Amino acid sequence: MNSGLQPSPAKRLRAMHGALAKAYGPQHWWPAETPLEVILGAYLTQNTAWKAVERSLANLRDAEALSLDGLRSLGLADLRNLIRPSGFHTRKAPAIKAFVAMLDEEFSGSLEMLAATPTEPLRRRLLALPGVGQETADAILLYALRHPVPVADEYLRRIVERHRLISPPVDHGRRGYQSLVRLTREAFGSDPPGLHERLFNEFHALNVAVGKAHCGRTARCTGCPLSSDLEWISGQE
DNA sequence: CGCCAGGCCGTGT
DNA sequence: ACACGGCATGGC
Repeated sequence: MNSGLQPSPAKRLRAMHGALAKAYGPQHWWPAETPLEVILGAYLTQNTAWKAVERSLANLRDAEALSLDGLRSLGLADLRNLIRPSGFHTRKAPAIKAFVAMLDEEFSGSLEMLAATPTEPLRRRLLALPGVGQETADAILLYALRHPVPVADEYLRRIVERHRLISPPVDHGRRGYQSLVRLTREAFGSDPPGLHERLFNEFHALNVAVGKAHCGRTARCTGCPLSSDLEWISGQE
């Protein structure tokens, strides 16, 4: 067993989550929103500040388009204009339309039926949609459809890399993403399975919180709640 | 003004 | 199976 004085990467990650939970408290991500709003948020927030997403969602609400029926009766050009504040509208608008079409054609227009699909086939179906990559698929699975799956993102990639939980570099590709997911699963492996959905929810939300504050593209680690973990690192490059 | 944001996709290697 | 650039807009 890792012959050393140092806890496993998974245990370190679990401890880091505890430290973040203590430092930042409950993040209550998407507590009161409907599953559809969560899904729209997942599309709109791709490489986009959440502030801008809120503006788009407000536009949709004002246009009575923040519902499945509202979206169905909305033309593509109108949808594009309403979500313009969050950017990439020429990609995101058709992608959202494609999601609704998939829901109507394969799940009788029912998010409940979609959610009732087993996790693995469901994840593959979401990934096959335009504009849905691994992170968006997992975010929809976890936050909208309530499946207990980890969500990895660029912040977690940087955190794991900079704390040397995985020997760098950690790829931006599919392989790197899955290695982050596996590490996260292992980190929470000793927690009761019934708590995983709630834990993965907080985990990703806390990673975003600490990432925004302390783990940007150019490191700004001073004052980071995770800085004590850095004592495990020998060669900081 | 420049950098970056809760990524994804097509192309080239 | 990556790395890279494009995609759009707005906050700071």
